[in-house]
Amino acid sequence: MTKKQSAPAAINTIYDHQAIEKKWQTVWEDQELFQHSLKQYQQVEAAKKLYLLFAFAYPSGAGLHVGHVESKTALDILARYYRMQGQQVFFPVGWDAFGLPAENYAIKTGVPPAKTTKKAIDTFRRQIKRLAISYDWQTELATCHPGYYQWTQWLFLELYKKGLAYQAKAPVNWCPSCQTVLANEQVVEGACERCDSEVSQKEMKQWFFKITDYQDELLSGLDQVDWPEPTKQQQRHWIGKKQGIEISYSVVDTQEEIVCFTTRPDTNFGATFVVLAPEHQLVSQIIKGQVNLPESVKATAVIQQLRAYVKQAQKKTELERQTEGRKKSGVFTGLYALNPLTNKKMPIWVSDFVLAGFGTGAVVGVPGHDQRDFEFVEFVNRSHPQQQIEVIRVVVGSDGDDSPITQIEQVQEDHGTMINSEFLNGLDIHQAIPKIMDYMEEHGLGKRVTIYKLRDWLISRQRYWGTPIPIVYDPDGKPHPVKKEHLPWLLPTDVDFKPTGESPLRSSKEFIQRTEKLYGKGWRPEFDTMDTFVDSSWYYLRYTDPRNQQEFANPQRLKSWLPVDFYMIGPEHIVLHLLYSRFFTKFLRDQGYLDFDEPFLKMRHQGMILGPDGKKMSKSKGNVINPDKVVAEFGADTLRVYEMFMGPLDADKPWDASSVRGVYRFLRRVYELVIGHLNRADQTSKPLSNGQVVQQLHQTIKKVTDDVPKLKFNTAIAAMMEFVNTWEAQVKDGSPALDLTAVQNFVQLLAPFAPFLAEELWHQIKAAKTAKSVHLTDWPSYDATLAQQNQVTIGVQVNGKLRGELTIDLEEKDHQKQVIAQAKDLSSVQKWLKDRQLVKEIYVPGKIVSLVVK
RNA sequence: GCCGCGGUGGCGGAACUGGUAGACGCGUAGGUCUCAAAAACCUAUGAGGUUUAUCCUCAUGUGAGUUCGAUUCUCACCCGCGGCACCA
Repeated sequence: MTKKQSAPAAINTIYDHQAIEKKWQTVWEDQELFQHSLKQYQQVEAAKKLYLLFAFAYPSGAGLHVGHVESKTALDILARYYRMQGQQVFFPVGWDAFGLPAENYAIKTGVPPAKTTKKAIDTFRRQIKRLAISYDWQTELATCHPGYYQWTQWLFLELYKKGLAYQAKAPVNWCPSCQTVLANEQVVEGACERCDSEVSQKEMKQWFFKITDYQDELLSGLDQVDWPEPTKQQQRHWIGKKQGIEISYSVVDTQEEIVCFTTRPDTNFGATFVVLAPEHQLVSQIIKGQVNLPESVKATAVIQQLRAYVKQAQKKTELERQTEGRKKSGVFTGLYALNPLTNKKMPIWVSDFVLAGFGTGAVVGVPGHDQRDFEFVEFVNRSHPQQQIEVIRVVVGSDGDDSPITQIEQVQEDHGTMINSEFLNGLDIHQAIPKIMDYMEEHGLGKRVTIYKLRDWLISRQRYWGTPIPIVYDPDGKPHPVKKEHLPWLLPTDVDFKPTGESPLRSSKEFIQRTEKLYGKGWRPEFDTMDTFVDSSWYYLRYTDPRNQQEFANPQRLKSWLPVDFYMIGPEHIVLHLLYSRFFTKFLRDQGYLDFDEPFLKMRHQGMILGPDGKKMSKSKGNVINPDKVVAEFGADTLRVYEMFMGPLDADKPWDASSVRGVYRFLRRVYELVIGHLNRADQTSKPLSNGQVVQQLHQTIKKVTDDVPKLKFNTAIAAMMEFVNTWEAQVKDGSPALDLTAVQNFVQLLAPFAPFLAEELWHQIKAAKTAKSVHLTDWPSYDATLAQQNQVTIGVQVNGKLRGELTIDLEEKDHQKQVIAQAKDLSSVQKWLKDRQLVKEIYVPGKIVSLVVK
């Protein structure tokens, strides 16, 4: 390009993204462009407030990942778009800063987690600012800061006061490598989620949160929120509400009774045995000799066998259970339960396929209609021929097979008609279920119950880098809450990180001295810390008032901003984080601190960005894309627009380096077009012409305006590209250019996506030092009539196949007869109509003409 | 096994409520510029056919169905991904 002599100031005709982005990052930071939401809380109008939340990141030493860039950019586009639409946007930022990686690093190197975490946060902060994510940095918080975890501890104590934080001895998943207890959800295929070591079982006294108090509301509340349906399904499944019946069976020749839970009492005429979990109370009572066994039972032998089996079952690791799969084992107790329906004696076995934690830990066996029961009977009949268990068919399925059940393929569980079941015969199983339940309740044999799969939340962790549990024990070992004036109950720093199998906090002299000084001699602190999910399940409340030292957040501020209007979160947090956050919200509401039921009104997930090879990015595969490098080469705007252009936000998409260049080309063309426009002499204030570009501009404004709220950023960008193509072609053609307003509108459209470039162009256009930021301007509106095409091209089909097309003026759109006549006149259509009989004519206005011939 | 999501050119992906499949971008080929390369720009680009055209045939995982018309709706199946998993 040649330099224009007439240009008043030197306008750089080359898109220098480095200079532009550096300049505006500094200017914005100096102006504190988006740093006012905390002060504004009193002016927030309910109808206009918009709380946009990004699931805060764990600041890992590796720095920002391109996946972070995707979701942060998406949310930032929403923030900028809605601000330009006049909404009051709350867009906070913080760090999920407690956690294992920093601690593991400390074990390896001795560098304290506080130090590495601070460094990692600094890196993240620098990278995020470089990407122009328009967070309100005054909200910034970190869960490892005493000013934050003081209130995590406060929350614990509130739960403790209400009896919702309690201690219990429980078998827990123990990772021998991390030397800590793991929550069920941190055990993946029998191995530790973090280090992959085999997980074993261990009995320990632990702290729990009683989330089960809210199970019904956690379920029903899902109907109020706008979340992806699959996510809701997963939560429902996790809570696992089931209707069934608890049936009591008396144990023959003893005083004992066994209660079994079942959802399928309809098959009870086919029940032929009972199985207890190894942890069942009756089993331990027998072992301890607390049960008067009938004389027929060889007590010593049975007790010995049971003891051995129970011991072996307890020792089994999750992994062993997995690899054994469905292979059955078990021990006969010598006892029998009476089936009240058939008066048959059912042998009572102990087997580890029955889970102690579900239902009553005892199951009534119907081998004909439950695969597990059938497998168990196969095991018994094979290994204990003298203890044969009968298989009775009580349901006939749709295949009509009513022969004796001898193969597992014949065992069917969920449909059919009752047989061999007296008063249930002939009924469909779905009718039989309520009928037998009524019968059992009337005869005192059982009681309808609802059970849940959801367990209370085990929050104790034998780790260092977490929030200390604010509990102290008196010399008798009785727990007491840490007094309010002693919060924050500081995490000690004089600890040995090396794992010993005990909580690292035990090694802190200061911690013990502090406790004794404040509470008395012989007093000890709780040495465990909290699961980091506790920290991360209430942070969205603290954001509104992150420096408050008197309360976890000011009620007025909470009222102004909450609940969260839009939550962007990775699919990996679907179950736990969301469930826990909802639990805290409901608890705090019940304590009068909050006035809403659900914390996250609308939620969406971002997909994963894969390596160029289509596989998940990982260091070992060497397919990791570093966002810093992309920014250095092409600029943050290109990185942002590229990631938004890759495809639908919630899909997994592979990285493509050449497509990045394609986006860069697009932004450069925009820059050159706008600058070229300004450099041309005739640019001033021509009236808006009715040319094709102007029409397309209005269509583009409409498209972008519609697509952004739907998160369809890829198609919004495609529309802007199309507009630029047309505009450029017109300029090359020498056709009349756009007027300045149109150019401005386009720059505004681009602003949420490429904030640096848009700002630069905006100021070039305005050419005044005092011009305000493009990001503070009003979103452009479009003229609906102008956006409309004045002509439409419609297809003409003969027998369903496209044979021609027809362009008509929009006003003629509804003149059915004329349009069909014109369609028939087309020569390309004529030859298909010739010598054939026209049987049907269809016209869908503005869409298609369809002719049917014979 | 159960629950959920998905399958469209060489690639990422478009397609409103059933109405012209392949927008936009990448890649590729040819060209322009250049001593040359890169970059940039221009043209073409689903596959196949022939009479090279305002042409025809095929084509949205497979097979059927509904319809004037199906990527879109229904049924059956195949494949891939994610989650749960001996939950009674």
